[in-house]
Amino acid sequence: MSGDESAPRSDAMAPRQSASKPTIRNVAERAGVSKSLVSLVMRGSPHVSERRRQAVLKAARELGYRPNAVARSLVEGRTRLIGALVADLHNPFFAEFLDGLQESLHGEGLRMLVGSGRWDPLFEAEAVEAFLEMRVDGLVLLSVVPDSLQEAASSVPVVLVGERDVEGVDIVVDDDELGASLAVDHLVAHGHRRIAHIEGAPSATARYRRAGYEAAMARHGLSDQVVVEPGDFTEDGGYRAARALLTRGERPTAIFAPNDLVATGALSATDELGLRVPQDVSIIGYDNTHLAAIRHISLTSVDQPRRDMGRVAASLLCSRIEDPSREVRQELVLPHLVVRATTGPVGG
Amino acid sequence: MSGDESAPRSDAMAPRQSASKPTIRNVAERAGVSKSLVSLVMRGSPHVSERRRQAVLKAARELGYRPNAVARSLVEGRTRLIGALVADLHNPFFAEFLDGLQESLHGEGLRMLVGSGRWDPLFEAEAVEAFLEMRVDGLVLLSVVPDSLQEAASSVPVVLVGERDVEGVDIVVDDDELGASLAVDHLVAHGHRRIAHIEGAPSATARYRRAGYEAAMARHGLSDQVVVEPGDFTEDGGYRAARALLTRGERPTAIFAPNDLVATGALSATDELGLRVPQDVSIIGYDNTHLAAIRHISLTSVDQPRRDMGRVAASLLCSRIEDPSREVRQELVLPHLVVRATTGPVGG
DNA sequence: CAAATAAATGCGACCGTTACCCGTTACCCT
DNA sequence: AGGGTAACGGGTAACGGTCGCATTTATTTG
Repeated sequence: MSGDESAPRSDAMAPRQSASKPTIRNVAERAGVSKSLVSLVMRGSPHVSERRRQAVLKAARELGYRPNAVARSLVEGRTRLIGALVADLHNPFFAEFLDGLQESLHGEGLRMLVGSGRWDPLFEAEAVEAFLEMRVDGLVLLSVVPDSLQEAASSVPVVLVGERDVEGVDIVVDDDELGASLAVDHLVAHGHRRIAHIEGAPSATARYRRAGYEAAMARHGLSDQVVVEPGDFTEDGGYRAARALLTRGERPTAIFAPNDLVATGALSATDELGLRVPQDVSIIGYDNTHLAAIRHISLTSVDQPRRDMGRVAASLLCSRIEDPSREVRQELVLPHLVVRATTGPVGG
Repeated sequence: MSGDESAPRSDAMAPRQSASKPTIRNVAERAGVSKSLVSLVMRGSPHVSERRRQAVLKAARELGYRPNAVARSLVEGRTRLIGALVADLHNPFFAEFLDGLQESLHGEGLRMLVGSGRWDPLFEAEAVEAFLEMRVDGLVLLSVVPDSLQEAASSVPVVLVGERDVEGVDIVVDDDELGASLAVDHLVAHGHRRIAHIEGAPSATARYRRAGYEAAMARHGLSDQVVVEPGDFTEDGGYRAARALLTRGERPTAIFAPNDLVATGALSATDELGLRVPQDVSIIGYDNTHLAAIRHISLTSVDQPRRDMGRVAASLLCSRIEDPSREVRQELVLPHLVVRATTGPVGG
């Protein structure tokens, strides 16, 4: 008990800074320097003497100072934030893509904000608007083409993922035609001829996968065997479509599904009909999500290099940020086939 | 070069506003009003005449004006942003929780930023730090307890999800003991006695689920039948643990897994050992993720009300934001059982 | 040792908003 | 006619930083 506590000297008079967060000014005051110097130290400038740097760092530590990114963004005119909008967070494909994106952005000193459009165009437009108001430095749109796209693209760099045939923005897509072709080639190599395709919900992706399927069939002289069953991207859709395909005359010996979820639906249909996989019917999915990897499913699937796609999207974005006027690019990434237990020689 | 003044002065001197984004001043100028009025209109103040409001809105539209959230946040001292940090985006449980959270936050005029900790404590701490620098108004930590938690909690409201026994922060958890009990009761009702449990990776969640399992077994007078196999939360872990359980003497007739992924791993093990589900062995998961709902898996599982949890987290956060000093709360949400095809009477 | 040069630091104008205050106008109501 | 009120203009002070430039201090040079 020294007399310390009885002497509320300058402390009591000082502006309360314990309640609200300490600012650069508080740090400067405490370290006995100007706020400019604190700013320099915080940004790691080399033009600061070691003595002052330590003093500033010490003061900052003691005060629990944290630079205010809001204020910094305002004066710098940029936020170092990238908005990523996905149709929904549940799709494992999106999650892995976001991982790749985040990783690459991190290397560039950028941070990623994730928004979910929840398959609702209104919600998507609103999310884009919010990102724009936040003054993100760039936007990555995944399986989402909000009506406000053009407007957004005019005020900030935008990269579109998984869509095509959209003008004026950078795009990164999987080569769906090639992917479909890989699937068909694999099945043909196993002696399959009656290979049916379930088509995904109307979208560029579904269109290109179907086109790739048809082209590959034609290349193998199997154009007359082409069967396309309409469907969507859900498990239930896959179940229904597969049921329809397998209960008609001339049952196909193989089914190429537009994604893994649909393929698992098809798997359920074969279960129910008492058909063995792959002996009676081979099934092949697309995306190679974690679903496909589950042993109990063990689905042969076309893998999209999601992480690569994330990386490519990041690099497109960065290059456009530094040169907003460069011509638009469309980057195609290459899929490959992952063979598991749902495909095999025809007849087992 | 004295001819300078002959240059097209007014143009060259005028501030460029076509290049950079229009500000509130430009709008005011164009609408022929003061910037204060524009500010009022933008914030939807009722003290503005309809005529002026329309004029301002029109000018804003023509200019493509978008309020600058950065500047607004700076002066208001808050961002209306909530940071949500999840261990990884792949876990479907997290995705659904985030949906519920986003929905509720949206109703409060708050926006959600998602960050991924990627199971790396360093990355998690960094993400928290970034959120704090961004001056988020609140933080939701999901299956993540960064070392920096205490520091974070002292500078911003924090809600913890899926963890317990952490002091000084609001918490929302599923009643894991009850969930485990539901699973055991269901199995006992089907005549099972030798019910084994695979334990998840060390965590509060795994601990409570195990405790619930043991308590329920005791309640049914089956304490001597308790078998706990160590494991983790992965599919592979489930596969290995189930294999071990099913190849020992005194094979259990039912397995209670700590989550759905582990349950699917167990399913693979039964496949491989030629055991039928549920005739030879019943399997029950936890979380009721979309995995469980897939027909081909059709897993009986304990459902956590994820959306409710998101909602509760949002409400905890909001109430703490408006009263930072209120006492901490721990909200328990109630799980329920979803019966599917992997459980049935013992012996078929 | 003074002068020149370089390095370290302080000063103050911004960035785009909000939130005041005060003065002015126009209109409405007894 | 007078007084109250709602709508608006214009000004100014924040908010917490960054950055160019002026100023001080340290170091080298002739």
